[in-house]
Amino acid sequence: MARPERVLTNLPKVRAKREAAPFEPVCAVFRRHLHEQKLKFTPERAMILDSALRTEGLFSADDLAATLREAGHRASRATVYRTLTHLHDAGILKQVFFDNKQSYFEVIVGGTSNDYLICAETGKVIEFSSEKLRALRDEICRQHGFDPISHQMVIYGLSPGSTRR
Amino acid sequence: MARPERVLTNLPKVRAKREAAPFEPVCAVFRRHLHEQKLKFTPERAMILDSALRTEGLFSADDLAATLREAGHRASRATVYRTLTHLHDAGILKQVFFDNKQSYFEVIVGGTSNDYLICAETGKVIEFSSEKLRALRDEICRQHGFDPISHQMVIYGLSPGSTRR
DNA sequence: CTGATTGCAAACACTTTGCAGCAGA
DNA sequence: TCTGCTGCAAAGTGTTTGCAATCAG
Repeated sequence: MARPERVLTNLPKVRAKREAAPFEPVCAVFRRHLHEQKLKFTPERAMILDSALRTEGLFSADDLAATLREAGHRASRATVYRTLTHLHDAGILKQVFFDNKQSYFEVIVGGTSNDYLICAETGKVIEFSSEKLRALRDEICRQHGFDPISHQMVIYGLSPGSTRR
Repeated sequence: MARPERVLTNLPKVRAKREAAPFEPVCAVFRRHLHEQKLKFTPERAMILDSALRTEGLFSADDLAATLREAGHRASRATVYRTLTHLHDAGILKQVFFDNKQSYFEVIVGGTSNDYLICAETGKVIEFSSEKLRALRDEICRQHGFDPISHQMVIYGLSPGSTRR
């Protein structure tokens, strides 16, 4: 049996390609959410949203903080964490749990997000999006009287190139 | 959008019913694994395996340590963690990540394990097992040339009884 | 015998939180 | 002006690790 949590240390470095989400419309959603919650729209929050939208695939809070720092902006780790929570509440980000080290985030585009295949040997992550999976998810929810909000599916396995096969 | 990680604090207290797995055959599997890895079978490891097999549904490392303590046995947290890792390696346990607080474990019975529905409001966890989901997982793996080992599917949603619906 | 195991406590890493000064609306 | 926000540093928490004594094979 593989130990996924062991090889996932390099996870944040491996990202699938994705079209960058446009800033303006998403920002409008964010501002509306903030307004409804009596929260404020600040430069830091704008920067963090912008950085998240520019990121392809998964990223951790620290990844985002580092990216901002490299771009010459400043935003404390605390602010990053607080803002990511608000972006999640606003339905702009999905939070994913792969290991017990940290959590990852992903921008939700067009109401849908990805699922993942992780190579137990190399830690390589492949994103995939399956309409069938979403349909099955809804069917399962219906059977249990659940009203689905989101889901996370992670498949651990050996990739074509791994030597253990 | 719900914040699943916030309401999952009561997760380990909510468990689905499951038949207790028999100790002997699983223990044999464990001993074989240990032998292959030049590791030793100790009383602590036997106790931990026994406790895991008696647990219905999900449990955390701390749950298990507490159960052992209540039963008058002693096993340090370190030993529990180290043993759970070996049980995972042996394919006896599946590790599940729901939140960024801690990880959970579940005994794999007959080669299959459960997936979860979590109520975003109450944190209530419902286990389910879907043959269709396993078939779809295998199909997705085939498409990507992957050789599946295990997976974890967690659906967040609102349960029939929740007030937010 | 010899190398793996155990318990303890310290170390770790990610995340959260308290607080004083700052700043959107 | 009135709240909420920010950065900092401290606190929190689940998990891992170093080490000396102990034990399984």
